Amino acid sequence: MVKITDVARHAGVSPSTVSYALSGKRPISEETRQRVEASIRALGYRPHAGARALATSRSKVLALVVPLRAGIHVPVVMQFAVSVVTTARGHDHDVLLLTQEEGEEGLRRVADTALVDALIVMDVQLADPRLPLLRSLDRPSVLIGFPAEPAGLTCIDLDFKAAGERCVEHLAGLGHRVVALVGSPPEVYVRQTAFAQRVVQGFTAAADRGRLASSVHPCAASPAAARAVAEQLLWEQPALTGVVVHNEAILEPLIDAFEELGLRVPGDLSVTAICPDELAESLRVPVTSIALPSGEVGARAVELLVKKLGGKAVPEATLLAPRMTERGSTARRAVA
Amino acid sequence: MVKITDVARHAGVSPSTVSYALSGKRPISEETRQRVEASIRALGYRPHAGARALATSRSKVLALVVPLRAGIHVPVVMQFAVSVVTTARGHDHDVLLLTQEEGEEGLRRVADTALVDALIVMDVQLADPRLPLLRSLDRPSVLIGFPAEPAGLTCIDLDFKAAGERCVEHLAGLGHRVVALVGSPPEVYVRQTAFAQRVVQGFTAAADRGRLASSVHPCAASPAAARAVAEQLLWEQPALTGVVVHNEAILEPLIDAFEELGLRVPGDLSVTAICPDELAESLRVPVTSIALPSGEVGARAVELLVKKLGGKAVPEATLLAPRMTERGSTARRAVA
DNA sequence: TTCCCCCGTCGAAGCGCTTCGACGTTTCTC
DNA sequence: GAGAAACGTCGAAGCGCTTCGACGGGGGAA
Repeated sequence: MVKITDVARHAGVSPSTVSYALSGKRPISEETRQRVEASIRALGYRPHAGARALATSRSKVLALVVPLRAGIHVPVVMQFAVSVVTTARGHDHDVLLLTQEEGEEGLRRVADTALVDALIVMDVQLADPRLPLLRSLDRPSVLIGFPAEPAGLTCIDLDFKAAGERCVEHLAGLGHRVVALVGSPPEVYVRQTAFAQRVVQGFTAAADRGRLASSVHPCAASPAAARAVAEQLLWEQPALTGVVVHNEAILEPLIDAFEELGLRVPGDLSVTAICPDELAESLRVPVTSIALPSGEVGARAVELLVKKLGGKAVPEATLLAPRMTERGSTARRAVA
Repeated sequence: MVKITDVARHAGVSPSTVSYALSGKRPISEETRQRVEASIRALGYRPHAGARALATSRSKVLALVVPLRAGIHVPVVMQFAVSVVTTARGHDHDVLLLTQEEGEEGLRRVADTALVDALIVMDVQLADPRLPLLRSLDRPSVLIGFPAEPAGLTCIDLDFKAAGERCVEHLAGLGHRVVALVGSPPEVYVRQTAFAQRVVQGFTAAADRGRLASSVHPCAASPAAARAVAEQLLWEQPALTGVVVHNEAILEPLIDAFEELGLRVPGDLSVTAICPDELAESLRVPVTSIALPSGEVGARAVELLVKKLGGKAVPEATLLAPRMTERGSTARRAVA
């Protein structure tokens, strides 16, 4: 292994000069710098990460904790991870991958051993057991999603409330007067993340504001459940013409069910969703949707973290404004 | 930060004794060890990863390079990554996540800076540009998949040739005499990984051996392409009763197409696939399939790497035997 | 009893890097 | 033209850990 003293000898300077030439933390004459750089290239020198981490107490590594729990939409997680890695590299950092499974002990371990400088935690629960730990850690962190008590933590996510509102407003703008929200599986509403509730809040608020008739239906992640909800909706709200779907797994089966029940999309029924763009695009009937911008969230999370590492203040809460893409699944209400 | 000297002072011993008590590399009296461990707990001591890496020239971190290329089945990659992380943790290692995008420079960087001790490279191409680099690196690596010239490298993958054979034998055993392979998109066969070719080899060899009539059809990853292949098959091989599918994206559309063309699965047509179990299970018609055992491959890859790091010799090639799970999509050939 | 060896522990060196203080040399500033 | 300030470089210390050699004490072999 070639080390800094080798470079120094080769270039005829002291090791500290090499270090300064590299970091630019002190002025070095142009000529010396050139010579040092030439030696570095000639010898193929790379600073030893561990030594540097020891001397600077900065590892230039970020931890990323990914969820494993069933019901998580895998492509979203992957896209998120890739964008975190890419953005981190752009800021000269690497990414250590941890699984949820490791739990609090895992977080404490990588933080306390100084393996990582900072942490990104996905899939945050309302009352996440990791919150006190994250608050007490001496390294900064960013949470994806909002817990019930976000004070003292940096959180980022799509503004799900606004997303719910936006969907209703879109439908209202097309003349729809009776709408329904088909949401996440029931258990999500009780135990999990806050985003499901926020969608409901936004949906309901916007419907009330616009004086639309509305209803909310949790729905399990199976085609059968989708079918059941479709039938129930037709029975309970015969005048229904607009549906908002916030449940990746049943988006397609639900549309199929509606069509089998004789409702054309978007002819008889307009459908909008909150889901990844790729999903909305890939369906038989491309769906007008609010994007789940996992890539952007990942990039922004890294940027927040890097700022914190740089000693700058960052907002505690970052809500990404929803962006809607119109596709073929919504239309102006047919006047009967 | 609490360091080893703090523990030493607290326990009334020297730092080296603490180190030996922890590593067990020299005998330490039971009583002293107890005292040291008590101090460690009392102070919450964690060895500094960078310092340890510097002293031992071992970071206890593995690099995992994940593919980004389109056409990769994302859940498979994710499952693989999770199993790598889990297994690595079981061997007291962590995992650094790199994207294909970083290329050779990225590999060189993490290896030469001693950020990682070893590398796992997924999605290996037949003539992968990273091969010479991996051979020259001073750290061990394991490739997922087999390049054209695997000599000097450690590779692991499902035995795709055996998988192709196994599918044919299964169909032959059920009395089928005319079979077809619907494979990966055409471009895969020219530029990409070797596994596609190996399936073809196994399929063809087994068909010839069993004197079955057979044909091979690459197929693009779109429902339309699936439909086209289905029609073509019926036209060209009217006596066709057995199909092997090696293409995740079109498995479902292809079955749909067959049924729309009047062929019941498995009544008129038996279908087997080489794909992840979750996919095979989740279809409307659960498909008899050879599993793509990404979890197992990941775990085995880590174990190979750990062995190499321990100085033990490992086989250059590891081929995982195919495992078939029978589901509802194959049946004995109806005797007309 | 003597010698040797092993056990248990300590002190010091060293891993490769950064950074602080110091010092000679220029370059301004008034 | 003298003092101050800035420049460019060096040497040494230190980051926290492991490990090598050394050493005193106790037990076994002779």
